[in-house]
Amino acid sequence: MKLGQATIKDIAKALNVSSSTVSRALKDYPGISKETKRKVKELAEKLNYRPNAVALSLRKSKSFTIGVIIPEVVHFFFSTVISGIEEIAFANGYNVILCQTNESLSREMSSVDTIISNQIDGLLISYSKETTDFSHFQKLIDHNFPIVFFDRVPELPNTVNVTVDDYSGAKEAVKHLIDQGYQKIFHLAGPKNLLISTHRLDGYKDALKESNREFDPTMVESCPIGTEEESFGIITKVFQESDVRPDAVFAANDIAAAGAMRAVKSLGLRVPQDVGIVGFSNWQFSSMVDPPITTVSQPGFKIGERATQLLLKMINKKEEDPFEPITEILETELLVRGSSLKKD
Amino acid sequence: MKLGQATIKDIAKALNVSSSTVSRALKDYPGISKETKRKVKELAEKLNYRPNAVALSLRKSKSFTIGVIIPEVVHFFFSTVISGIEEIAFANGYNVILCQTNESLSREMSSVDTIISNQIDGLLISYSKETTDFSHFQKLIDHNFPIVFFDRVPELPNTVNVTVDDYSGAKEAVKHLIDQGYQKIFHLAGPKNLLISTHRLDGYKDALKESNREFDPTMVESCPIGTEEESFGIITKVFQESDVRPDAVFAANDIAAAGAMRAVKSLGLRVPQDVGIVGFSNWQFSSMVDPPITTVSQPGFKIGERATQLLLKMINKKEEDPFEPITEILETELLVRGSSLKKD
DNA sequence: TTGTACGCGTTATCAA
DNA sequence: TTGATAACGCGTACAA
Repeated sequence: MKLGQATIKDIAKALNVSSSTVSRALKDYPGISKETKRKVKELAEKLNYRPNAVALSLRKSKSFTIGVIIPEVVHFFFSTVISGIEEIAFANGYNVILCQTNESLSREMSSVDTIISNQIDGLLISYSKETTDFSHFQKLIDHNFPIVFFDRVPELPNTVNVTVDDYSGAKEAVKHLIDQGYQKIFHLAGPKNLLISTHRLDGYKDALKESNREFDPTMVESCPIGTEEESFGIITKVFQESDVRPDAVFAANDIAAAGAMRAVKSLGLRVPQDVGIVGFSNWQFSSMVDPPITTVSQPGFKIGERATQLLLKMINKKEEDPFEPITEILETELLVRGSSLKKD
Repeated sequence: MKLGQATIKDIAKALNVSSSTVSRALKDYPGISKETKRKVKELAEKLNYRPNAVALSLRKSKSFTIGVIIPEVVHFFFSTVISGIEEIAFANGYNVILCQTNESLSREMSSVDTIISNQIDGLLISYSKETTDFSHFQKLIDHNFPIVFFDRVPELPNTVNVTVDDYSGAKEAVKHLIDQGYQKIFHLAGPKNLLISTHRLDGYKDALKESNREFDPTMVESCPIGTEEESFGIITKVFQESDVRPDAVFAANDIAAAGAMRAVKSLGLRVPQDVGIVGFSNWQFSSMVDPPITTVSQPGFKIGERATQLLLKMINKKEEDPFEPITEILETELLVRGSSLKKD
């Protein structure tokens, strides 16, 4: 059942030296005879010796492990972020412990708890849709525990955050719809407690304003659940009941955009001639549907990389170094595709 | 920088008792006075005491952590498996350390190494496309270290595996194409060293045989890379150059199917009227493209769950219990969609 | 009912 | 150049 892994003691015993000598020999400490060093290394090699990381953690109070807490793994954007995290962690000799919360606050709290008692060196987190109270993070922050928020970032002082410029991305997307000649643009918004939803909504509003259009509150509806069916339902209803039917939809994510497209098509309208559609996130499917969906791509991999780099920097900084809260905002990119090209 | 986590010692000192008393009080050992127990628990609560998992690991040689090594995180099927793994692990109080190999053998080997020195209790693995030599796993197997292979499973004795019935899934898919009246079915196969590729190919062959059709070796081509572009290229070439143009494509995965569909369309052929297409895996996008792609769905979540259940069983079995190698094969399901419906 | 001592594997410190 | 010892945090056999 157990791996008969050799320890320093085994080597010491076999060579009739003390374990401290073995330890030093293995780490090329000065003041060890060539001969001893050779013998130790030889035997270590032969026994396939690997230092016990758990003992090291205990000794050094450092585990070379970081925790990642994420709402969902089965999500194109988040899995991309994880990939970026894993790359940087691996390159720096760190392990990654992964927890998914399934958007549940209680699970998020319990994950923080267990992960912390596992002595991780730092934490990367994108909090759940349910999270409105941040005291379980505040404790950590107060203790100067290294923690980086990504994508969904809180409005807390003294935090390190990595996110994308949701505001500009949304604004650019809506301006593009306006440029294409769409008149009445409906916005399928995200959950209200997420800052990213607010930012995208703000971008939508300001794009309208800068084109001298009225903001019409009936042209915005929130999608708290986030399924394709939800947005299908909303859009179907809106398009049937509105006095003035919208001729474009800007959705806060691609799933919602896909639902909107299906709804519009099922009402016998054509995309993009009758209705223009733009999504957010560049999910994999969005380029493969017909017509392909114009979307605002977020650099998920880069977010993961950058967040991890910042976290490692926090972990490895000297105790006395000043702590610098920062919010890094990465650029989005509007990928114009068929679903919004009214003009040719 | 560090979390000022309270330890048993802190509590002991504050209460003027020995740490063993505290330890026992916290764990409701018999033979502790009610009064002491109360005081200890009270203070532990107040100090937000959490046992140090690292110290526990060292003490017990058990970490309540399992390792997961996977080719890629950004992959619908694998991320679904991870999700299933995470659920079962979480429910049983286990942590998950995640490593992705990016389909690289050397990275796979180094991941096994670091993860093992982290004293994980068991390992879940789907090996890389490059892996043809299994000695880095054989070592573990020989030591009776708990390890479960999933999806991509090796032909090794004494292993525990969870996979899907690729053979039957493929056979059913090809039979469906035959039923729909397609005559010449091309097979885009997966990498040759993966058993799943072989099984799917066998299913393809046997479906033909059972319908009394000749197997034509020129009607099979392998996609070692696995990108949409690769299959686009292959199918374009095949459809232009074949003496008798195929009228259906069975692809070993949905990405390849999508590439095939794009290729076929760009040649001016219609799907499904002129060419039928079936994929494998039920990636998220496959239901959202036009026409939606018929595909063989694999129960990714279930695979993750089942593999983890088996692993935990291995981990927690008594030393003397017999070890039972097993290969669990989960059923696939053919999801018939527009891309293969010639008949109405 | 409670305390002492030891060990899990490693390394830092001090002594030889 | 090497060895003995203590410590990281915890659990437990043994002693009191």
